[in-house]
Amino acid sequence: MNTRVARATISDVAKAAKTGKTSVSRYLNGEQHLLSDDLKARIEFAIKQLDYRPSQMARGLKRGRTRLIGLIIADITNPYSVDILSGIEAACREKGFTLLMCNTNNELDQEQHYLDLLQSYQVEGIVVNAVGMNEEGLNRLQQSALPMVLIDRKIPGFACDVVGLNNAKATKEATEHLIQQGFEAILFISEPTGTVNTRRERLDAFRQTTSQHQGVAAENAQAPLHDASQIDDILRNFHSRYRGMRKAIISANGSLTLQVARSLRRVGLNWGSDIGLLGFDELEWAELAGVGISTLKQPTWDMGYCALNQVISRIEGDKSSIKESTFDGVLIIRGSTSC
Amino acid sequence: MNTRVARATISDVAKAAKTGKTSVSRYLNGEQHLLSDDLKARIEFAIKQLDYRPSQMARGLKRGRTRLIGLIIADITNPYSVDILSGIEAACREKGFTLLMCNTNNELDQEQHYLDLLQSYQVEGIVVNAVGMNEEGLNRLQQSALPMVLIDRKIPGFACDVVGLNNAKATKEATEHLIQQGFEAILFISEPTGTVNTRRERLDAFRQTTSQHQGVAAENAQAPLHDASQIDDILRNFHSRYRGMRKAIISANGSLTLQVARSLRRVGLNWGSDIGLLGFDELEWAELAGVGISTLKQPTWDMGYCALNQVISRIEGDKSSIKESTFDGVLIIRGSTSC
DNA sequence: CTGTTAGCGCTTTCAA
DNA sequence: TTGAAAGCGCTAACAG
Repeated sequence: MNTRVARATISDVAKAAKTGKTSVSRYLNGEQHLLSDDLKARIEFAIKQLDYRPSQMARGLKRGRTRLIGLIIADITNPYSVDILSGIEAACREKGFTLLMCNTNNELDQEQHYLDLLQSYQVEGIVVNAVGMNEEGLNRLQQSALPMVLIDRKIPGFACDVVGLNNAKATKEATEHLIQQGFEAILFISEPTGTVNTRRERLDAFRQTTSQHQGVAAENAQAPLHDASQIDDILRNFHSRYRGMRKAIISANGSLTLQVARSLRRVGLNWGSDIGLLGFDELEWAELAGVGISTLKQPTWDMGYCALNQVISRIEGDKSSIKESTFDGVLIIRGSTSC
Repeated sequence: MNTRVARATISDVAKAAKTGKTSVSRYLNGEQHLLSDDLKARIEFAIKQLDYRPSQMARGLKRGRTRLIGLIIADITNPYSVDILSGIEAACREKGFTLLMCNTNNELDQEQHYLDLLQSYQVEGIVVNAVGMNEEGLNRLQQSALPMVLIDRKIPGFACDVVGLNNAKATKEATEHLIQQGFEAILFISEPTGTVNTRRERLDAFRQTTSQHQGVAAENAQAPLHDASQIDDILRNFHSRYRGMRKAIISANGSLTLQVARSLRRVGLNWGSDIGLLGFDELEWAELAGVGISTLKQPTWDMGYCALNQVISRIEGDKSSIKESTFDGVLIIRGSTSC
């Protein structure tokens, strides 16, 4: 038994099996039909004996195929992202790829940094679930011609596969549910839309849907996620302005819904009785919060799974034109909108 | 301008800068003081010009230093793990390491698979936040002598750095809080303890603490996380058995607290009024669930951060004896235990 | 200060 | 069927 700490290399195996590296390599790469049974057995034994595992580094260097996929994620703390991640992860496992995970913490320069990093590790493809992307980053990326798919976000002028929610349809469904429940004033609240297409699309659909219904007052407000007092103001204001009417809030994403719920608590409004509340993204605690919070659940896992399979199909040479995969959301009605 | 898709290599840069690879390598590795200003400038220009980024694969192969750290995580869906991850991530970024993230989905064979994988990518260290580990895995790991730290879990007979909560102290604090609040019957509920030392330690501390207080009935129960009906039974049973007394539940971890809260809803008990409830691990929604749920918050971020720094210090040659870092929890009192 | 050379562990012609 | 040898992109002696 070998007591060295260093790992066995292919040469060690070859030596132990009394053969050349080539045969070992063949053995490893499924070209076993080319090997005699005897040789095969020797190699197998040597590998087991030495506890040999080929170096992916060397392999990657040689073949250019690292079997690595880069994932850029805006905020690992966000349950939405985590669900996506979970689907990506499953697909990776299935397909024999490994994830290089990068959390940008919502910072643009981190995003850039990680993009570089991923390239330097020669990832074969990239999945991005991030905030935005500056021009320099885009150029580099486009020029690198690395297979890439964007989740939940399109970037204007950047042709690239995308997977996301059918925002128009989902928003319409959510809004109509509220109208049907008899809410007369609806506030759509989101983080500052900026160039984030998801927020824009949802807002637009909200406006369009409400505009088709007489007598429904539609409002919208934007606030940074962590500006509690601004959110308080918005909600208080909305509530007092429509005194005497049935009011509801739509929150554009899960993290925001949490903040909105906290804010409602602070300003002393109860969802369900004082005001309606519906949030995009399912929350594990939605049913436990008071009378429950209605949500629009995205099939996050499937989206992640789909995204990864999409990159892989590109990696494997799929040259078809840009693909946009959209998924339908599911409205989950709870006490906050069924009063 | 070069239109090839292939990335520039160090040779390309050397050629463009009219020099040898060595100088470029020196430039890249901070030995710039050895280079003349002129040469430095030429190299710098060439690098920019070619948008050159060194291949970590080749580097890793050559130096054996991949700057990669493997992370094995039991369940990426668990908010506790995610917080830890977040701290780990921050430390990585600071120290210039990259994470290879592996989610085992609580499956033991996945754990093994990933352990192999990480080695084959020549990670320089491993952080494990996982369920358990079978013997084969342990042996391989021990023999590979790869720096490793375990989070929130000790493995009997496996000498390795550990970071975790001061379970005894935290449990004592939580239990005494309940006693002080006048609860007369306390149920400690956890997932089946098995060999998981964390669960054991908490349960032991619970028993010890309650045994020191006259007139407090201490119970404990174990249920798999996803066996809803069993949890229902346990709670119903506990509640009816101590009819007329003030009762409280301690849940041994955050995921379980969620299930317990759901169960209480189902069986029609309200935390705060009908029964006390306190859970290990802070929950973002704790304050929103009815009167709020008291929690014992772990400094998860710091724990992750600490763990990573510990591996790095080992990577950098720290040969000191096994280190065990324990952190104190913080009791956050909300309505569920202050009735 | 600078460049040449020999590998790191692997795959892949190319010959036997 | 098998193996020797070249070389992926990089670093690290070793010479100038």
